[in-house]
Formats: sequence, structure tokens, C-alpha cells
Amino acid sequence: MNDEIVVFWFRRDLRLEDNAALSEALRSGRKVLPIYIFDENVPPFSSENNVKTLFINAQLQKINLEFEKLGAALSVAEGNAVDVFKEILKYYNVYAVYANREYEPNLIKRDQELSSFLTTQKILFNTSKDQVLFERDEIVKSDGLPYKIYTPYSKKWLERIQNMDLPFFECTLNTAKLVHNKFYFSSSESKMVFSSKVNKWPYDLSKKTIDNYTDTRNFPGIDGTSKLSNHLRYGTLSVRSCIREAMKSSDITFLKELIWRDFFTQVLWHFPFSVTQNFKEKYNGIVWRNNQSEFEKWCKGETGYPMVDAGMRELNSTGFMHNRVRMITASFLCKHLLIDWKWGEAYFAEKLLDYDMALNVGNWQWVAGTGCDSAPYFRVFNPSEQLKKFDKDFTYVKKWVPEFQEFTYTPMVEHTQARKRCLETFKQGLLNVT
DNA sequence: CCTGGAGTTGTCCTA
DNA sequence: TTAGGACAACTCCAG
Repeated sequence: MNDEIVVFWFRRDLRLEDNAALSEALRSGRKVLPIYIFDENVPPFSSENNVKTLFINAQLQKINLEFEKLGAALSVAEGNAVDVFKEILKYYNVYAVYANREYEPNLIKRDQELSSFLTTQKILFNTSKDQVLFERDEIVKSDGLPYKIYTPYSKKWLERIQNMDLPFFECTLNTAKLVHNKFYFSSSESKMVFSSKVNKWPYDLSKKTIDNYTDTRNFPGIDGTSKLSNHLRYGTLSVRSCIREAMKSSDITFLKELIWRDFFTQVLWHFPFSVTQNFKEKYNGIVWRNNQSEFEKWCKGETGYPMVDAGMRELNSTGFMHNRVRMITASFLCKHLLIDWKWGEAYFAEKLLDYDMALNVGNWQWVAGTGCDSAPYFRVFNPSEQLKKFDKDFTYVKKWVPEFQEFTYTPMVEHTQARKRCLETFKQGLLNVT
């Protein structure tokens, strides 16, 4: 216990460049102890050996190497966040904790609890905006209330960005003061195994991809998307650098996708109830069928609709699914099978490497028709039409469903009937509420 | 307070 | 073959 130090807590900002809170911590003038916590209340857990922990571990390893070059190290812990900090306080005299802000209700609660605890110890908890460009109440209507419709929100967002310089948060490690010994956590030390094979999830932010995005993004057989989602989810890339690239293009379709992240993140922050309930109450009367065995078929990619099955199999084996196909598979679950969007949301949450609560909940509610600014309920994707339109030479479906043969692949529900049943159920559901 | 216009990503039927 | 309207009404938003 000698010098006062500060702790920098890596969360979903696993990078050493343009990192808002890290930049502040390094400039604090005090020695910095960098840590990562596998929070026992927040998946993924370190004990899981899945695509998410692999991704996180690979990135932690990269970060650790950078610290080791300077004679320091990244400390990794597992457990309840408050307990972890209590442990740290046994060995260090901590002046402040720095971290980038979270917006999910459970994480807000966790951070509030930690903040209260740190306050009792006279330690500052200093959080920064990093994962979005505009947060919370920064983009609201003229009456001060939050936007619930994307288009007017995006207009205001675009207006605001015209008149500002995108910040870049300098993180100069080699001149910074770092704590020069690794902090070992008794409970987690043995479990923390850095993956030896560093998995790569390459992203594509090229001018070509951004310029052609409008034309190519809808075809899952073409490599036409940016593959950015994983990196934005874990902060291995700064959102500001993505926006900077997107703004170089005359076509703002790609930029608009980035604005959706800010939109849904602020919707979640303002309306945390939407994680577990329909955003629009009037849909609460829908009587979902919620058939367990049909749900399992959907999960496994055995619905008999090649586009749906290909999507689910891509998800199951890679932790990723093309955006167009996410809409098709989700629509199929909610509308053809009449299964509550929350079931699908939970499955995607478990499987998607890029799982982000705000975006996952927002998009599932959009598909189901229950969300703010969502698709009208009578808009039922036709999985066969979608196949014809977006994968007509079967490049994508053949990749993921090798046994697929046109005309012999038989669907679990017939489209026209399922569509009719869906429209009737939604109509009845609306009547049930009024 | 009133008013008019609009609302990510579709599908189906009809003329 | 193809373009256009219906699908439902409601809420949101700006002026």
C-alpha cells in the first residue's frame, strides 16, 4: 500500500486506441492498473468455451502483450464485480476507477451498486461515453422527450454531426505510468486460460464495401457486409473510426446502420422495460402458440425452408448470421410459428457473437411488430420469395444446407396457411387488449 | 391545441 | 408482364 493508483476496467471496449475512459485514466497522472472481469452475473462466463469467450480471450491476450512490452500486465478476474474490487482494495490504494459507460438495465444496476460501494471507500467511479456517438438524452425531440421513431432521430443525429468534430481519444501507453505487477485473483487465476490460437474475425471497412453497401448488403451469398458487428460489440474497433469512414461515402446507407445502434441504445436506456415486454402494449393480447418442438426445429435449422435453415445453421456453427437472413429467420419464428419474440431473442442472445442487448431486443421487437417504429404486423416475410430475391442461385443455402434439393425440401408449415393464421392471431390479439 | 404527413428492410391481388 | 393499391389504423413528430 503506497502510491495511490487508478484502475482502468475494460468492459466492451477491448482496445488500446481511441478509448475514452482509458485515455482519461492514462492522463490522470497516477499509475494505472488495467483489469478485465468475467462478471459472474453477466454472460459470457470464463468457464464457457464458446465463440464469445474465444473472441474475448484473443483480444485480452493481444492487449496483455502490449502491456507486457512495457513491463506491466492486464489482470483478469472472475466473480461479482463488487467483490473483485474489494479484493483489489486489499492490495492497492485506489484513488479512482475508470470505465466506459454501459446502457443495459442489468449493467446500469451493477455499476450503480459498484459506484455506491466505491463511494463508501471514498473512491471515484469515473465513467465515459464511448460505445455510441450520442447517448441517453443527447438526441431528443424539441420537447425534451426521447425519439421513438428512427427517421426523425436520424435526421437530428446527422444534423448534429455536421457541426462537430469527431473526438479521438489518444491513449499513449509508452509514456503512461502503469502498475508494474500483475494482480492475481485467487478465484480466477487457474480458470483464465489465454487461447493459443488467436481467432481472427476480419472486418471490412473499405471504401468499396461502404460505397456498394446499398447494392450488395442484401445478398447473403455475396461477401457484401462489413462484418463490423463483432468489433463494435466488444469495442475492438472504435465506433468513431467507423463513423469517420462511413462519412467519406456519398451514400449514407451504411452510416444509417451505425445510427441505428445509437437509436436502439437510447431506446433501451429510456425504456428498459422493453427487454421483457412488448414496447407497444396493444400487442400484449397476442396468444402465441409457443410450441416447444417447433421451436427446436427452428433452432436446429430444420424448418424445411432453406433460407431459414441456412441462417440458423450459419448461426449455430459460426456465431454469426447475415443481416437479411436474421430478418427472415426471426419473422418465420414470430409469424409462421407464432412463437413469442422473446424466445428467439434469447436464442440469438446465446448464439450470436455480436449479441448486443439493445440491438437484439430492438430488432426482434421490430420484426414481431411489437416494437417502437416496427414493421406492421401484416408484413409477413415469405421465405421462398426471399430466397428467390436474395439467393436465387442458391449460393448461400447450399453452403449451409448441403442436403438442399429444390422441390424435395419440404416445409414444416405451409406458407399461405401460416400467413393466414398469423394475421388472424394478431388481429385477435389486438381485440383482446381493447 | 390542431393539423398534416410520415413511418428500415414485404407480400399479394388485381386490373 | 407489371404497376399500384391494400393490408389497419395509430402514433409520432414538426410546424
